[in-house]
Order: sequence, then C-alpha cells, then structure tokens
Amino acid sequence: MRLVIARCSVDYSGRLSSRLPEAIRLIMVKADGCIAIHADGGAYKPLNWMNAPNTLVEDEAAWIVTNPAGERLTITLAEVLLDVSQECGEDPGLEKDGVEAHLQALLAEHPETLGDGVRLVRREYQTGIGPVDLLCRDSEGQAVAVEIKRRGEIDGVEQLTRYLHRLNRDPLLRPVRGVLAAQRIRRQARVLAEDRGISCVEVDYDALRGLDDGELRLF
Amino acid sequence: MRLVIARCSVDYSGRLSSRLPEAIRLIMVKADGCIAIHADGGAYKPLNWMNAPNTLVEDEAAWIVTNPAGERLTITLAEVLLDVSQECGEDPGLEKDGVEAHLQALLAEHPETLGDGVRLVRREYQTGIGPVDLLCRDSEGQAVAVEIKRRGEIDGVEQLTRYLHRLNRDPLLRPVRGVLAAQRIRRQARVLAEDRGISCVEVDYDALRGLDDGELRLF
DNA sequence: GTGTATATCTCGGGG
DNA sequence: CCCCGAGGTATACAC
Repeated sequence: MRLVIARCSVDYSGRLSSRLPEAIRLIMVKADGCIAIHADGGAYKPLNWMNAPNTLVEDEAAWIVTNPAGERLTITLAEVLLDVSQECGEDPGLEKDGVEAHLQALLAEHPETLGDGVRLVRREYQTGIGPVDLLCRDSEGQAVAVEIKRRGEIDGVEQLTRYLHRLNRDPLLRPVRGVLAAQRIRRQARVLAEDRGISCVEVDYDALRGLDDGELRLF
Repeated sequence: MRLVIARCSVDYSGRLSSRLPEAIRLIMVKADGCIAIHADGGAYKPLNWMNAPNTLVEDEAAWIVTNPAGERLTITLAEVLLDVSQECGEDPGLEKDGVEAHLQALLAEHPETLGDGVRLVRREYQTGIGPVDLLCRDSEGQAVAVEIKRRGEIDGVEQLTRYLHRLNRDPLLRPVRGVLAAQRIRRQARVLAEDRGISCVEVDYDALRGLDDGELRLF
C-alpha cells in the first residue's frame, strides 16, 4: 500500500464527468493497482477512485490512471506532503455473522416461525426471474413463497409480487400466497404488502438463533 | 487525517457482527472522527468502518470506537508500523456532470424528445408515494408520467408502474400513460415495460446537450 | 457475458 | 426522525 498526501486537483471522465478543485487530500494506491482519493472527512467513500485493473502513468506534475473501459482519472499534483509505502501481505478477509443468508438459514430450520404448521419445501426455489428465498407449504397444504430481508422495504414487496405472479402460473403450485419476513418491516412496505395480500412477519434474529442447536449451516 | 498502518485484528458489533483476523492493514481516521480499516487490495470499500459521530478510546493495545446507535468497533493492535497525521483543511467538494438530474433538466427543457407535441406540466410531481420525474401532456392532451434513469432497468419500470397506478386514481389526470426514458434500456426492462403498456425512449445525452443553448439549470 | 439480488450499502433530499 | 430515490453504486452468484 502506498499513501500520498498532496495538494492536488482531480478530473474523472468515464461513466460521468467530475472535477475536484485543488485541495489537500489522501491518495491511496493498493497492491492491486486500484486508486482512491479521500478528503479528510465525510465518509468512507472516496471522492474519486479507479478500481483494478488499471494503468497508472506517473510523472512529476500529474498521475494519469486509465482502465480498459476507457475511464480516465487525472490527478494534478501541486505539492506532495507525504509519500510512504508499506508491504501488507495477504488479508485473511472479513468473517460476518447476521446477514440475510443467516436469517434465511435460521428460517429454513424453523419455518414454523412463519406460521403454525408451515413446512419447508425448498430454499432458493428458481422462478425463472430470480430465486424465491423459501418455498413452503402451510398446514392447509397451500404453497407459500417467502421473501426474506434484513429490512423489509418496498423493493422487497415488489420482488415478492413478481415471484408470486410467476409462481401462480404453475398449476402444481397455485394458489401461492406470499410472506415477507424481516427483522424490521417499514410501515410503507407493510401497507403495500397488505394491499397486495402479502403477509408480513417480523423475525427476532436473536430469539431464532437461540432456538437453533448452535450448529448453523449456511447452505 | 491520521494514517496508521498496523498489524491488528478487528471486531465489529452492530448492524451485524464481524471479525477480522490479525493482519497488516491501514487504519484511517478522518477529521470528523470517522474510522475506516483498509486491506491492501480489493476495492475502495474498507473492511470495517464507523461513520461519524463516534467516540474513540485509545490505549496502547486496543482502540475502542463506539457510536450513539450502540455499534462498537474494537481494533486490537499487535504492532504499529506507521502513525502519521496531516492537516488537510476543508475540501471544496466534487463537481459532477452527467448524472440523472442533468438528464432530467435537459428533458424538461426539451420534452418533445419524448414524443411529438409533448409538453411539460411539472418536474418532480408529487404522488404521495414518491415524485414522478416529469409530468407532461401529449399532443392529444393526455397526461404522461415520465420516469428518467441513466440506465433503464426493471426497478425503474416497477417504480413507474407504482406511480401510474397512483396517478390513475386522480380524475383530473387519468388516463395517464407512462414513458421510461434512459440513456440505455436493458432488454428485460423493455419487455416488462411494454408488457405494461409503458413506452421506452432511449435518449442521447450528448445530442440533447447539444440542443441546449449551453445554459443548463439543474432546477 | 447478462440478469438478479444484497449491502453495516452510502448519500442526499423532503416532509 | 422516517421515507424515498440515486449511485461512476460495488459485489456476489446463477444462468
């Protein structure tokens, strides 16, 4: 990793055009060749960046970064205040717990959370326009399509609506009803869902994990 | 801005839980107190981060970062290889050209691009479930709701469908027809749109800008 | 490669 | 605060 702090201006031309007037910023160059330009505040997102793979041509006054897609980043250097490099080696990577996949795994183990007598038919049931998270049958034998989100929002309702429309063409399944399951469901999403006859279930992730025997398989 | 390169492990607990095994990484602390931990490759996105505002408690062996939402980041330091600080001052910010807002401004100036005789009624017409980008009337006097995207995809069709459903409840407007305008429209979006009676218009941004007198107002 | 969905999305704007 | 929408979204994964 190479870290340069410099007074610089930056021009980007590619998916859009942008310009950064001269100021002091951090230029971060990673081992894979990607470049990010950070202001001293705001957020983790850089002001400008170029992902790998790209080509860096560096002279005294300017750096020109280009990539195969024809995007171009030009960094014009007025004054370099810091220029250090450090070998970092491989990163073992981030281990996550608590993402949607875990919620799906837990609900697949405990489908009764979605309603008495609900049992799992398949996870990631393919519809042709994307996979339904869970396909279940309820105590009456009716098919239930379950869309799982960390947060239930309008997009999730739209997604489930598309699946239901599709699944209800299948004579072996129909009539299929829909369930939106999420740790929290926004009011507007709830309104839209109920308007379309889709049930909403808020799931307590920690309680569900407590039900589990401790062995959590992702797939 | 403070830059620390250290052999460290990191634990995050908040919206999810995550753990980073020990390795050499960059810890970036910005003037507003936000913290990001970068590996030497991958992308511009850090492995872990905490946005401002937050509280940093630093001792020799570990940094503990907490925020008002109850999220917590713990950085355990094994070896510090670099620790530099640099005052950067205010950043004048990024100036963009070519985003959706520009396309909307251009189409508002030249609604005839969307069809002969089409004239603008309002930009950002409020529907109660979000604003329609442009509300127009065509040569026959029929209301036209226009959704503008840089890239036309299924989400845009869903969005416009929701608006149309809503607008068609208004006796002063109905029947309202829909137009999806974008620089490029994906095939699947086009199929879905046509299935719902929504027209698709691909817009040449540069040509449209050429039509303009050079004065481009965003709003 | 396209298509689809997720994300600690981030970020900004409006009510 | 919530809600909504845009993003050079990035990223992963299936077909």
